[in-house]
Order: sequence, then structure tokens, then C-alpha cells
Amino acid sequence: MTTINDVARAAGVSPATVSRVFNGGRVTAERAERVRKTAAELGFSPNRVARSLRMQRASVIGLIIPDIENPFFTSLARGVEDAAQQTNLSVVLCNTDEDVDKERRYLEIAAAEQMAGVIVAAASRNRTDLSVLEGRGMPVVAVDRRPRGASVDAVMVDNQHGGEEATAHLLRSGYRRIACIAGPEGASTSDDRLAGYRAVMRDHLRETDGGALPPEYVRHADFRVEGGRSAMRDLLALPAPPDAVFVANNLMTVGALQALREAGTEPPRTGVLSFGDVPWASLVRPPLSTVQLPSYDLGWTAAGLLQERIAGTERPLQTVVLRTALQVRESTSGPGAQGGAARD
Amino acid sequence: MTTINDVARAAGVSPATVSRVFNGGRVTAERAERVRKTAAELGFSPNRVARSLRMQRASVIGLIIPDIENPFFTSLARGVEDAAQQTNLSVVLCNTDEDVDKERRYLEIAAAEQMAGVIVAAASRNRTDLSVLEGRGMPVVAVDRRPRGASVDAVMVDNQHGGEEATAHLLRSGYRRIACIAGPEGASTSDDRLAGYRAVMRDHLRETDGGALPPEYVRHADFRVEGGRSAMRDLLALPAPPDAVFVANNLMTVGALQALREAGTEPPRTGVLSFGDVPWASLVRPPLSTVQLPSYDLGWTAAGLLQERIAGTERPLQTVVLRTALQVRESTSGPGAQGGAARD
DNA sequence: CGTTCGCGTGAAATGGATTTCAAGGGATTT
DNA sequence: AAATCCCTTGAAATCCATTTCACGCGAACG
Repeated sequence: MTTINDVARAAGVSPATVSRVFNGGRVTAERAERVRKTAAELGFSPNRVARSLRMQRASVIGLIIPDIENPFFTSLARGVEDAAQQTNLSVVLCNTDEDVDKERRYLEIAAAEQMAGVIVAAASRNRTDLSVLEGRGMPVVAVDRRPRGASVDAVMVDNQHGGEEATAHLLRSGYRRIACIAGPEGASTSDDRLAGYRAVMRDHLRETDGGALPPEYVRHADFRVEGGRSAMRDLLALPAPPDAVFVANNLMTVGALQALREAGTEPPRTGVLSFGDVPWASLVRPPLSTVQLPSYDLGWTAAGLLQERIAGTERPLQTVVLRTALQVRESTSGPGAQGGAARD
Repeated sequence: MTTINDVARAAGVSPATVSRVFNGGRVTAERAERVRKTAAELGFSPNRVARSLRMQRASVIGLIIPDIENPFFTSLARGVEDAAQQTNLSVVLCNTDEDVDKERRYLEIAAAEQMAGVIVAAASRNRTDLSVLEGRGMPVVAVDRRPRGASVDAVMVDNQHGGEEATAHLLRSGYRRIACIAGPEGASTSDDRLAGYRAVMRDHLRETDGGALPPEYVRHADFRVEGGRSAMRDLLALPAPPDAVFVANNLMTVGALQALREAGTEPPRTGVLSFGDVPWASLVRPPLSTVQLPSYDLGWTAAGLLQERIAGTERPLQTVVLRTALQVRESTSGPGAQGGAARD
């Protein structure tokens, strides 16, 4: 491998000068040209490891996500990548598999590799511990979930608003007995969505004198396919089953749809509104309305904040909240569309 | 940050001894214990950057894939990751977006970061150039596609066999006019699958005196959703449209299904067999049979080969070919199942 | 004309771990 | 008792780019 010294010798200058040529130091034009030419001839590219060691910082940022197979996170990753490319930072992706231990290992690696910064979608709000990084003063941005007690910039989704939007849409479509399959209790991503659902339902019931929200209409599951499926089964087994359901994440929606199919009451007979885009939603028949998460923008924005920090800005900690967007996909929506026909 | 020197001073030994304690050198038990204790107290962990610089090799392997949003590659990534974890190598993922330039940048980064090795699913068989890595003697394993002219270990899928299996299954299910939506001409992953299709169809037609395979039954598309959709539309517009189609990758299958839905001839009226698992296939109604790609094992095997190379084995270059597995998912399969009923 | 300022330059220090080499000490062999 | 050997240990070299510091030269200024 050709080093900076080889280039220096060949060009008849000192290594310092070569370094300056590549890093914007002051060098006379004539020399700079000579160095560049020699470097090109020798196929020199600076050794990033040596540079990182000296600079105490690598030109790599870490992106730590809990589930690489969830399209939400891959789309987020694309956002980060595209934003990072603008400053010549490269992104390395680490998949924690929702495992706090695995996550800790990756956080340690990020620290030990002296990455320029880390964007982390925490595996757990309680148990994820960012102190390894904070202790070293490493720039960190949390996305989607902000670990408790962490003093970091964050980019979040307006989950409550999304929950409201989703529930309101189901009401508008004519459904009335609307249930909710929420995520794990205590997870803020789930609690906020649920709060949005509750708020809209409460208002609606008050206006229509509809009584109270049946407590059994709220189920907690684990954000996974299986959990959504069994929660939906439970709901369908109720004496007064719901005519629609707001599902708090995409994977559980897949499960809920499976349960509905088994029971033969698929949408639009039973309304389904998913929080988060269901992968390949176009394949689902009929098409499903969803609350779209701004996953790409989440990543893009987080990368932006991180780069500001890396550049050394001193602005106070910042939390950016991005809104969801309702995507209506039903051609003929509402319980009447098929339900009515079935009654004939 | 506490360094190896801090530990050495605190423990009253030389840095060399501390290094030996952590890297399996010979140190008397009593001293080793003291060093370990001091290191723990000081919270010392070796600086990976410095280590990489000295060792001329990082403890990281690069995994370069063309599309992080394709479940095939994410599953492959999981395989690599799980295998790598066993030797304390960490995996960094780079997404090339099927873009040869972006890929080249990542290859250069891998070289400059002195990664221990690279697993690459090439963006292009012709234009991907691994010489940056080969020049430095860096261990490389190709997965899924082997770039032309590269002297590297490889792990491939038995694409021809998969194509045969798929086509034979459609025949067994009772379909006769079977078309094929292949990938881009020249891509080996596509050509081999197509070859499998052709071989089985030729045999079948010969046996049944069915004449020649209509050339218009073979369409080439781009391995993407849109391509699959328009290819399927073209097929349906033929004077004698096929009654089944073998689609050469998962994304095009999604497109083909969309086109079939538009035309109202969804499976099983028109048979569909996808090469590669269709994501969330359980949502598709009715369930789809697929040729399962051993994506996870592809990754796992590649990581194994890579680790052998990293360890310095001298065995000759090796290509491992993994077989596909037909996954039958139809409950009532074949054109008669619904087609017959419709005729009544 | 002498001083100051600014700029370009190279020598050398720096970052932190690994590894070679030589030396020292204890045990074993002759 | 002397010679040999093996094992442990630390000093110092090494990996390579960046950056500080000091020097020297030419221009500008008093």
C-alpha cells in the first residue's frame, strides 16, 4: 500500500505538505498540483484507520436499529444514508434484534471504533443505556424512541396525533365500535398512539351520548405478527365484537388481518387502520388505509441533527417531532360497502 | 479515555504485558490477575482504531448488498451477522442501491478501513470491480452473483434447479400454458432460472407433442415491481394468454399479482409461482407457492468461507451452490379449483 | 535600512496498541 | 559447578496520517 510518505518522497516534499494538499491546508498551487499528480500515479488514498487514530474520530456514523427486517427501519436507514452522503460520511448499520445486550455490544463498538456519531433507535426505552457514548462526548441522536434519562437530540413521530387521525378516519368511514390493538404497555410509541385513540373516542362518545368506551376494546400486544393475531382473535370472541380496529403497528396489522381472514370478516366489513405502512400493502385485498410514518424523513432529519453536532454546534438539545400522514386507500370504504351488499 | 499505558502504570507492569494479558500471550497468573483487575477498575477497553492500525486489519467485516429493502438481502444479512458473531467479528452493512458507483465507493471504504474481509452481493455482474480489494489481498466472498473475472470464493443459488422445480410444480398443478417473466437479459441469476424453465417446458412439450414453446411467453423485465406488472399485462394481452406464469423474482411477482388482480384472473385461476419468497406472502390471498431461496444460509455460508480466508487458509477457490426449496402453499391448487367453479 | 508580519514549509511529536528483540531469572542437564 | 534452555518481561520500533512549532523568506511598513 502506498502511504503518505511514499507520495511525499516521490513528489519531493514532506508528508505534512501532502496532508495539507488533501485536507485544505495552505500550499502553493504549483506544489499542490505536483503532489496531486504523484498521488494519482501512485494510487494513493489516505489510510482511514491512521487518520481516525490521529483525529480521534472516524468518518463513519453508526446507525443502530432494532429490526433490519422491518421496512420501517430500512426506510429510515435510507434516509440516514442519503443525508450522510452529502458530507462524505459513510453509514454502518447495526441490527440489534431488539436485544439490549446485542445493542450494548454495538454501542461499545461504536465507542471503540470512535465513530463520528451514532443514530440509535433504541431497543428499549428503559434498558437502553447510552452512557457509554455520552461519557465520551460522542454525538448521539435518538430516533423513534428516546431512552429514558438520555440527554440527546431526538427525532420522534407525533404518535398521539397519528392515533387521533387514524381513529377519526375510522369514524368518518362509518364504523362505530372501534377497538384498539396497542403495543406493550409502557412503550411510549404505543402509549401515545393509544392516547390519541382514547381522546378521539371519548369525544365521539360524549357527542353521541354513546356511553363509555368498553375497556375490553383495548388490547395490549407485543408489536409482532403473532401478538396482533391473537389480540384480534380475542376481540372477535367478545360478546359485542368491534366493527373496526386501530392497530398500533404494521406487523401486528399483518397478524390482525390473518385473524380476520380466518373469521371471514375481512375489511371492509371489519375496518382496519394500521399505524405504519403495511409492507406490500398493495397486495392486501382490499387495499388498506394506513397512518404513514415518515420513516425516511425520520432518518434524514436525524442525520442532519447528528451532523450539526459532529460539526460542533453548541445549540441546546432539540427534539423534532414529525407528523404522520393519513393515506386513504379504500376504493369503496366503510362498513356499508360490503356489509350492505351482503344483507341483500 | 484510559489507555493501555494507564493500565500498565497503575498495575506496575509494561504496556506489552497488558497487551499480552488481553491477547493470550504468556503472562504469569498472578500478574495477569492484577492487570485484569486494574483494567476493570479503570474501565479500560482497547482502542480498536489503534489496534487496527497496528494489526493492519480491523475486526469488522463489510457486507455490501444492492437493496436493503429487499427481504432477500436482509435475511442474508442476518445469516452473515449470526455467523460472524461467533468469532467476535462485527458486521457493517452497506447498501449500494444497485448503483455501481455507490458500490465502488463502499469497496474503497472497505479497503481504506482495512476491514478484515468483505462479502459482496454485486450490483452488476459485468461492471462490479473487485480489484480494489483483490489488489490488497483482502479476503472477499461473493454471494448470489459472482462478478465476471473475479477470483474469489462464492456462494450461489442453484438457479437453474429452482427454475426447473418451479415450472415442474406448475405443470403438476395442472397448468399447461406456462409463461415466464424473467429478469434482465444477461444477468446470470435470471438466465439460469429461465434456462430451468425452458428445459422443463421443452421436455414437457416433447412428451406431449405440444409443439414449440411460444417465444412470446418469455418476457424480460428488470427485477422490480413495475417491470413485473407491465410484463404480466403484456402476457395477458396476448391472443392466447398463459394460464400460469413463473416469475423470476419476488418483487416482480408483486407486480404480476397486481396486474392479475386488475384483470380479475388472480390465482389460482392463473397460476403464479414466484422465485424467491414474496414478503408477507401470508397476506396474499390465496397463499402463493414459491421457490424458497436459502437467503439466510447464503449469508451464513459466505461468512463461514470468509472467516476461513481471514484465518489464512490456503485452500483453492471454492464455489458453494445452495439449492432452493419448493414451498407449496396452495390449499386447493391448480386451475380447476376456482376456474371450474366459475364455469358453472 | 531595520523591523514586523505573513505565509509556506518540514521536522518531529502525537494518537494507542502490538510485536520484535534482547535480557534476566529460574530450572534442568551435563 | 558450569552450561543450556525455556519462560517471562520490558524497551523500543512500528503502523500512518495529522498537527504543532519553529524556521526562513519575501513583502510591507516605519
